[in-house]
Amino acid sequence: MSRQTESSERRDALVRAASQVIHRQGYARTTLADIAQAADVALGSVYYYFKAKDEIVVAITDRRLAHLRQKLGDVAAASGPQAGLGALIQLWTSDKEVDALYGCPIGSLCYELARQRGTLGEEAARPLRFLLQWSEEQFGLLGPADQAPALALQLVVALQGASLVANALEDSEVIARETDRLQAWLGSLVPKQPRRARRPPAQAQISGGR
Amino acid sequence: MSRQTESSERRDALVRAASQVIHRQGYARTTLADIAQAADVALGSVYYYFKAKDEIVVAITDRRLAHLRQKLGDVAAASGPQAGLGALIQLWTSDKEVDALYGCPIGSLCYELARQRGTLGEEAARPLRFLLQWSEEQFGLLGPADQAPALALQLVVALQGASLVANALEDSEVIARETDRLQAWLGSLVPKQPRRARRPPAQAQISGGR
DNA sequence: GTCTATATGGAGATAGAC
DNA sequence: GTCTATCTCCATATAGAC
Repeated sequence: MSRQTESSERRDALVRAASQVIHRQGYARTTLADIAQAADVALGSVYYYFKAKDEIVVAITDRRLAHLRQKLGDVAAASGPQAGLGALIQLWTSDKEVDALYGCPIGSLCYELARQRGTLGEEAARPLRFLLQWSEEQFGLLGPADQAPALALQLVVALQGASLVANALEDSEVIARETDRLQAWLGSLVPKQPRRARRPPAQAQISGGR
Repeated sequence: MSRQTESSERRDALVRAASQVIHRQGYARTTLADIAQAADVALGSVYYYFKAKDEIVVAITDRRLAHLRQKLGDVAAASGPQAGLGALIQLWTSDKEVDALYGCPIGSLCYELARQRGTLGEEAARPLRFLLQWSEEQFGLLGPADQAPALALQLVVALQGASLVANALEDSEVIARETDRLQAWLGSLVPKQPRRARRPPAQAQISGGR
């Protein structure tokens, strides 16, 4: 369970709306009125669920973290680390059009809030930290443990960089090319205990929506 | 020459100040009063040089473009494409501490302004487009022309991703590790006409300050 | 050209009825 | 719990003296 202390239909609607609107417009340019309107709620009602604007960020990161944990955890548990990492890359492939328009929802929020004073930056970075840590675990299961941190970093850096460049160039092909390359790279890594069959495990198809 | 139509001491001071303050705080959170103060100029005077806030972004990107063209052009002209690309990577190594604190000045501005309506996003993306285009030219001089776009994309994506992740984690080691890897990768690329000497050309040392 | 003073609008946050 | 109305502050931009 997350740090979310209260839960309700209305609150969930607000968090969903906030997540989407902030992804599209950025945190600074998004007003509470924007969020309230997107969630079909009066402006004043927002303050019943959130003490202040920055508290909504916590709810958004909680939500995103939970989604990532679930989706990636499911694939990895069912099909192993290589398939899990492939599913992570596939997330970017699936979302390439949206990310080319608005950037990676996780990375763009990190970049915008990191320079803010206070703890908002730390908060926004939590999903990114999770991706790094989780990837490191998977690479550790896949090959030599001492190489896992470097491989995980390489992967997450490439995914984040691809989203940023694709967004700047308004070209989803940037993400397509990078994720193709990363899948090939992942497939080329030697598993811990090589089996006879050389073909990599079937790629789990998981839909987007981080 | 850039698109800069007017030039003066005062104007330059304002652009320098704006470039630094916006890098540290982000565009949205930076007020014209912040910029005026950093440049030791009265708030009202800013409007003598710039019609509106977003016009300052054009001046900043002009400035950054000119710097990149000059620095990278010099190295490439003197020592060739491989040294030039090495110098590009070295830029990130040199600025790793600042970038870990505030992100890449180019990439973070792209990410913040891409989602703005209007042409500000396009404007902010110009330095990034230049880096991609210039890298592609260098890779084209270095090896098979058909591989140049992919290699250039890989390089710029990694540099941008490294800055974003380093900033989110507040850890300049992320950039150090990625630039080390990229230098090794660059050195491993086979030159167009292989010489006897296997050692890569000496890395040109160029200081930071994009 | 440079300044101070100020108009204007917008956004976060609150008050209080229902 | 949800709403409307409003307070308050602050940032962009302008006016106009020097």
